[in-house]
Amino acid sequence: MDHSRDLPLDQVLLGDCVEMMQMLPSGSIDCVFADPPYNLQLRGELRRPDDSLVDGVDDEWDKFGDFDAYDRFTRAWLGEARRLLAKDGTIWVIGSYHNIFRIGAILQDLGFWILNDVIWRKSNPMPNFRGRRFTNAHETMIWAARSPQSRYRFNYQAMKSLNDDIQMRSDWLLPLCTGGERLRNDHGLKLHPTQKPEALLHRVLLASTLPDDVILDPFLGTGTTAAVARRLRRFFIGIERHPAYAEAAIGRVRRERPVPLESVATSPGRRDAPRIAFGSLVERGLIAAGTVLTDRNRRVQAVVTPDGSLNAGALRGSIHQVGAGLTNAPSCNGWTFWHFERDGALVALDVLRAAALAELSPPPGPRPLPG
Amino acid sequence: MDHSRDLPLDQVLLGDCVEMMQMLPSGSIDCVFADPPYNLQLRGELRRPDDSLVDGVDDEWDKFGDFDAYDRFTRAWLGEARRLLAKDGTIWVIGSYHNIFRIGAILQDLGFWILNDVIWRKSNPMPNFRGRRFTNAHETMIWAARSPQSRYRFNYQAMKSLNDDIQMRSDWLLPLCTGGERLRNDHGLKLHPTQKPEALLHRVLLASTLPDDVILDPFLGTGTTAAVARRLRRFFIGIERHPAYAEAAIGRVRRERPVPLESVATSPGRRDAPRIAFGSLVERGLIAAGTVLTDRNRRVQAVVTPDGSLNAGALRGSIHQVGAGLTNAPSCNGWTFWHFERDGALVALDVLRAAALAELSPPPGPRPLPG
DNA sequence: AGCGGGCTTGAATCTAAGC
DNA sequence: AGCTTAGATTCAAGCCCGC
Repeated sequence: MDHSRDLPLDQVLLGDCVEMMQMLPSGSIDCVFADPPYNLQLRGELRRPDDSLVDGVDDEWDKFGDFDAYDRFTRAWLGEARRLLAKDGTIWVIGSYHNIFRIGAILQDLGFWILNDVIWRKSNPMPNFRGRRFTNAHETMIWAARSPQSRYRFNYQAMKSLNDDIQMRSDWLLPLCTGGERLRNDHGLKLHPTQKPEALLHRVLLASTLPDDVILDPFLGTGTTAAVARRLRRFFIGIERHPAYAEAAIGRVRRERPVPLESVATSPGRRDAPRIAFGSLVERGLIAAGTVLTDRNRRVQAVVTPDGSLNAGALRGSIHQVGAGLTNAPSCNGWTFWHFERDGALVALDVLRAAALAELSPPPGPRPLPG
Repeated sequence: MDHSRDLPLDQVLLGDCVEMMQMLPSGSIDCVFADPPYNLQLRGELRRPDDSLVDGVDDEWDKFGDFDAYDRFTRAWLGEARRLLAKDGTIWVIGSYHNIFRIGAILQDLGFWILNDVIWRKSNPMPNFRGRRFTNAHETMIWAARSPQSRYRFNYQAMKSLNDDIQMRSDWLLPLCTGGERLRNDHGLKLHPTQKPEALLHRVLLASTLPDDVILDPFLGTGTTAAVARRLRRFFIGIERHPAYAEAAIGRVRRERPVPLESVATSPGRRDAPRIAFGSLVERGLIAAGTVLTDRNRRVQAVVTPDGSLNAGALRGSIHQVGAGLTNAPSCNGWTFWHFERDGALVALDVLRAAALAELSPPPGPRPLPG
């Protein structure tokens, strides 16, 4: 389904996020990132958290009226977001203890399927000045698929590479947005109270989207999502009701340069590689029929047949089936299980497959930039 | 208000938690710690890459029909818990993304006032075997006061002492409950699928309660809350519906020895607080509160307190300060000065510190991002 | 919708073997 | 005997995908 003609790609829409979302076609968005306002002031205006004011604001919270209004607001925008998401799309929502529990419960009620809650641990949080609580040193992100049936995107290998080749955990240590990255007005004051660090969005988009995916941010603010999306060669659609924020976001995106095309292809997982049939290796002479295969410890063995199946006594079948059968395992990856002898050493079939793959698709050289 | 005559102090009540709570008088509890069923909704078996089977939580007590049934259950027990709490009481609830958002929203709906969400970062979580999500490496605790008007207890200085004299943050790094602390049946299998580490309860109770406070755990399980409460000279009331769990908890509490009376008083809020990480050793059970320390020649001695300071007659302070005070020295390295007896021999604190460091080696920090 | 190819694991504790 | 090391085991898990 290609919606690109109907979509305002790489644009910032000025206005209310629910009204704007209602104008977009269903199923057209691959990923939503949302940093919703967490508090409703008395006049119905939405405010973002400003840590230095939290204590003062808390005391005036009318819990029943405000919770109810906040829930209605949350159901409205999350419902629209779900309509816009493609079948396999995912959503990220960030919040603090003031609002994240209500958001999580409503996500579940609407049929979203939570995949992880991810903790952004701030390396430089604001201290608790009054010494009455623990230092509030984190925010919570919820990552959810549109439904339990969604075959969502997760770039496992890219995340692992980002983390010293160890699985990425659900707690991320990142500094607050400060210094040159922080947008400021003419008086040197921060333009937006809760500007998110680009590193956070970098990791979010790298984990759960592909180049050319369409990412929607219904509360764009000063455009961190848009800037990082453009940098990583994803499309974005931003919605922001505050003209000054929207203007800042537009300028920020305009200054952003996409990274070279060949560098956005993040570490491909083995799942993404084209499938090679073992039989094709026999066919192409990379391994001869009659070759004796063994496991790593030479405990079991089997013989390669001309059609690419294996023979082991009464057992006959694929490299996976025979491996599983001989080890009484429910399943077996024959590519890594079976070995053959070359120059006196045992070599895994996977080595042959890698060679075959390289032959099929040589690594791409640098490609020209469009436009 | 003294309810102690009406209360089943230091007892384990066998039965449904809501029914049991209904029998207790209003306003009689200082602190609730609750580890309710998580409503995990596992969809099938999970195998490791080596085909071994993961032993998940498939117990009947974790089965609920749908979110609505779980919400009704949650409102019932949280409502009773709120009735039992004293005006200034607080509650801790621990959960994962499967249930914690519903619990947080219901806490707010019932009028509780959230003070912090605290992240238990697991130093040794189970990996994500299929590589389809981030490693689920944390659980979330919500700490809330009975109402916005509660003048709740927070032992700021004790928490600071536990954390190298820096404000305690909202993310806590602690290992899972394993090894000798884990209760096992005759076959060596874990007695309870979700036994919490004592270090977690140590920090919770030290942060938010005083000696002689009454702590209620409506889902006692195998009694971690009860054991740590007794050790720290708090009273507990435990409720557990599963007879085998309750029995294990009772035996466990019976084996528990309260620390010496003079050592449970937490650090007074002094400006020159001890500069130590020694407190974390106490918290994690590497050295017990109440342990008598001596110098190498057994000339002086002091007692370990739960927050990691030492008591020696009128002297009280860090391991360094008390060592210096007792020897009339201007300064003293408490790590090498103080010893305790193990297997008849004197062992320096420094030995413990090395062990603790190895155990708590944190995951790698953020690396510079590519591009 | 079922079948089967084939992709997927970190930290800590404990035991047994080796030196 | 005492120390080191390799291997086995375990931990609240809503853990695959395409033909």
